[in-house]
Amino acid sequence: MALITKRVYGAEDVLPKDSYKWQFLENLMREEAQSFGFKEIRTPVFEHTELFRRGVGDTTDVVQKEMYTFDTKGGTSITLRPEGTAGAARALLEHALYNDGLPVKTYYFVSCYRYEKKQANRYREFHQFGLEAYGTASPAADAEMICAAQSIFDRLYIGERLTLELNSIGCPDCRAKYYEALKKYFEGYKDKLCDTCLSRLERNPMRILDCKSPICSEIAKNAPVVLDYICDDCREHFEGVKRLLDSSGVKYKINPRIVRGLDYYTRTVFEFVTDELGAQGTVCGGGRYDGLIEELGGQHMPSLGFALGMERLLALLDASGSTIPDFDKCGLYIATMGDRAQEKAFELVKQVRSYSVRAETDIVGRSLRAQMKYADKIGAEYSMVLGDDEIERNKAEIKNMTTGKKSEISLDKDFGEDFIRVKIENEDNPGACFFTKGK
RNA sequence: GUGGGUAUAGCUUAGUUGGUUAAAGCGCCAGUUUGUGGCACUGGAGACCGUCGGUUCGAAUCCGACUAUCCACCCCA
Repeated sequence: MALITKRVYGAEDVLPKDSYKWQFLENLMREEAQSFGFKEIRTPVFEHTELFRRGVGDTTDVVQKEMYTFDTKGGTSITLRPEGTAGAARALLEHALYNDGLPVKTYYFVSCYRYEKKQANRYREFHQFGLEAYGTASPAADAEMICAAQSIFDRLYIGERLTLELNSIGCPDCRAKYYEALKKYFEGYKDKLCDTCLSRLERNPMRILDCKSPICSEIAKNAPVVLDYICDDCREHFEGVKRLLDSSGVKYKINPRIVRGLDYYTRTVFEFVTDELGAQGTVCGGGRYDGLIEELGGQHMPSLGFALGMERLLALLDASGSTIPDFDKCGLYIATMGDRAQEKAFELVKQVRSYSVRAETDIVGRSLRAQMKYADKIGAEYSMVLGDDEIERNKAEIKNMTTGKKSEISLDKDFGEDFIRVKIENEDNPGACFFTKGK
């Protein structure tokens, strides 16, 4: 296929037939975030490269090999955001949002870019919804964050299909001790570990725990567990998080192997995972990043958040067989015969549209029969035929396309209002407006 | 970056051991006597069989390379 009609590798189009699904999810998430007191923040797709190097971490795969980085004509290095947190944190500092009172609670929808090999449910351009809270060290904030995510999944009836995996990786102090213990342990198996794990041994030994190689994971089974190395404060914090989750009825599974791939995480880390999406089972991931703001040059400001993958969530909803309501349904289609009718139809659809109801009339010049076929094809709830007779009488019949029932309606100034009234009175399938769960 | 699979209309596919104008279903467009959709019927548009090269009298079919795509490793949302 010619290059100009081929999308870039790893990028996806959202087609007209599917866009309502995104809109539905976005609306639901906005409502949910706002009900928890979060406000939207919108930041640029690109940032100075240095922001991600410092924020996400120089040793991470994301920074080392997955960033879309380029120089501007002026010579500054710019990077397309690989995640949403760094930009939000930057904006918090740049605009001193913390002066408006703490905590600062934000949510975002972002497109992210990572130069990776494409795979099922992993793309080079992907979309995240995220929540962030800055300026609170309390375990209550961790619990609230997790509750917010859970709440979104529950509203979509997929709470049961996802497992919340929870861990604490401690503060930098406990982590240093843990790293030592890990290194000591894995050094005993130096001759057996895979090559990547050998390099991890120096850089980031925790990542070995994640290794999928059978040999490494076998060795890792008996490796020291981070939870045995965290300090009293971190332990107490973790207990506090669990206590609040318990009392909120949020189920979780402690998984000491969850380590997260971004350097900024401290203490609480969590993932919502599923086994229904192939190899990319993490739908939502997050945790606490108490050191991030300082790392970016701000004051000490304990913070936390999560990011939720929109493509993966959509894929999971598809897999679960849920139906998302399509609010784009056509309320009224007016079939016309002749120029006078067309003029009148333009006037009438305008009135209906003023009630935010979709109304259409012929713009192709089709025969009456073909117009009716079209009305049927687009799923119009009502149709109306407009010709010289109707215009003479100033009255027409609107037909319910599902039941076939016809009602008379006058074509005067109140047409829009009258139509809405008839539509509501005859509403026989209100269920179509609601999200329905799958299997 | 490393593996493996797959490439035929918009979509899903058929195409027999290489043999004339590449087939079907769905979808799309039009029509089935002048003013009413779904069903049915008729017709139409739409494919240089991923690309380039090779073998052959002859290639969608065999071989090679390239490209695209899917899946997995890795990583993560």
